[in-house]
Amino acid sequence: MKRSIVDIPSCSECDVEGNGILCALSHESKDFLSERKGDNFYKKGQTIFYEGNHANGLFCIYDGKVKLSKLGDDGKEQIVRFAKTSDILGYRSLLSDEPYHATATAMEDCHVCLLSKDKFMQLMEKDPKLSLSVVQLLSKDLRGAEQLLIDIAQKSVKERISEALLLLKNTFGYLEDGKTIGASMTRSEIADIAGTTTETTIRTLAQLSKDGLIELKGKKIVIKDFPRLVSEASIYD
Amino acid sequence: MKRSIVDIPSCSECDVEGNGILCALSHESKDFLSERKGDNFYKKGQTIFYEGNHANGLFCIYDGKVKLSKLGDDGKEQIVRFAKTSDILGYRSLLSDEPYHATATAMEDCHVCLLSKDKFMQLMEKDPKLSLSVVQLLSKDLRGAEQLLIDIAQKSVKERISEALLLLKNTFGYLEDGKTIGASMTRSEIADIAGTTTETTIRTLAQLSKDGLIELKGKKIVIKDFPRLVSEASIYD
DNA sequence: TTGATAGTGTGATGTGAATCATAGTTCATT
DNA sequence: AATGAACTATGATTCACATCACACTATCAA
Repeated sequence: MKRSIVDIPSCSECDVEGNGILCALSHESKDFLSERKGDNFYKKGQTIFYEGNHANGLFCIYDGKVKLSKLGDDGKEQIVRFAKTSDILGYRSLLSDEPYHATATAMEDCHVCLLSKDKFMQLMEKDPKLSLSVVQLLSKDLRGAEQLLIDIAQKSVKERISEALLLLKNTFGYLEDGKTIGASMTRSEIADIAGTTTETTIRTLAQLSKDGLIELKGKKIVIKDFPRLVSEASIYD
Repeated sequence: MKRSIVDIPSCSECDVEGNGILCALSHESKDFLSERKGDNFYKKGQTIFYEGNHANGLFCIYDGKVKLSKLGDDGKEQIVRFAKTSDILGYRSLLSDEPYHATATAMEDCHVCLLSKDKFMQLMEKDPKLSLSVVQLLSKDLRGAEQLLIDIAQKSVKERISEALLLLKNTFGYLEDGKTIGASMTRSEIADIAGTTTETTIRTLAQLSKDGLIELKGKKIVIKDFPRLVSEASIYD
């Protein structure tokens, strides 16, 4: 396993493009937070933390894509959220002093900073800007979870898979060509977003491809007809 | 429509049994918050606020039970959460300055206090105890939503309905007899929790009743065999 | 008290998607 | 370049649950 060499700066010098909640902090707050900051490299597929384990730090993604998933009682995986550059992970568990709610897995090679729990908690008290951001972030995540809940409860597999593709596009954007979804996922992972099986996902993607809404280039998925994909997903808001 | 007469005190004198996040505030904070407090009466079935509408105050339930639901694209209702005495409603929308995420409906006659948005927001900045409580509340709600998501995505209807009954019991407790679920819901509402249809809910409840796990007395549901109901719901945590 | 409305209950029928089975293909690692 | 593992693909079969259709019952307002 080759570790790619990247120089990760302190938060106050962090130059990533992204609008995570730490980015908007004052210079002083960033300096305070990044004292004794650690950083880790995770290879694609590696687990950053496991659902149920004790939380002891705050993760901030410097580079890479991460999926957050939970295991159902029968062991089937359900993806609940994604995270990318400048997003933070594990803050919920820190704040409520609970074990991690989900498992975080690197979808591609990742560099992740590890920030001190104590510093973060102190900053939460000192910097009202941060605590408000955290509240709004939680609120946004909750909204997303509730939306996903309704979708899975009420929509057909075809609608859910269309929506999963749109979710991927919204989260990770397009590649340089402006039409290929900027994240590669296996059919099985897409199934774990949409709450269906791998076989059904394969068939449904093939159908969407035959209908000309998307194009499948191996793991790369090209959105050929965005408006029709949106209407296929029955998104009206 | 007869309005039941209840004398609702200011927050600092509020004597409801319950452990909502406002209950733990200091006397001063409560006094501050309840200045120019309003209160409303909602008859069973009435809507307290609608999903999508602008938020302009914080609701705190003095008395009664409330369901929070969202509408799917096809108009089908999905219940996402419940609230009862001392719980607060609408805080998310205040904090992120967004429209209400869900519709709140009185499940029985309710008295609800209406607190000032400005006071609440000011208190959020002044009282770290409150902001931490809010964060933890959001975190708990998010956890609940994610759990419900997995359940609906992966469990059978029978498991989901069993779990819906347990959710009702956990939220509202038992009546005086110690075994009847302390909230009355129509079969259709139970279906809206479990993400299924009314007919299937009726059949499944009849099945659970025949198996001796529950007893149906009209809208009242008696839990006769709690352990087996838990195992039917496949809850292992 | 009555009529209307909302809720409960049951059978018959259809179907979307899971499951099972099997094979080809791509990918990573030595 | 080779070998095993992970992923993609496709057909056949099954089944849980939705849908439709109808009847009965409780509730509530006039």
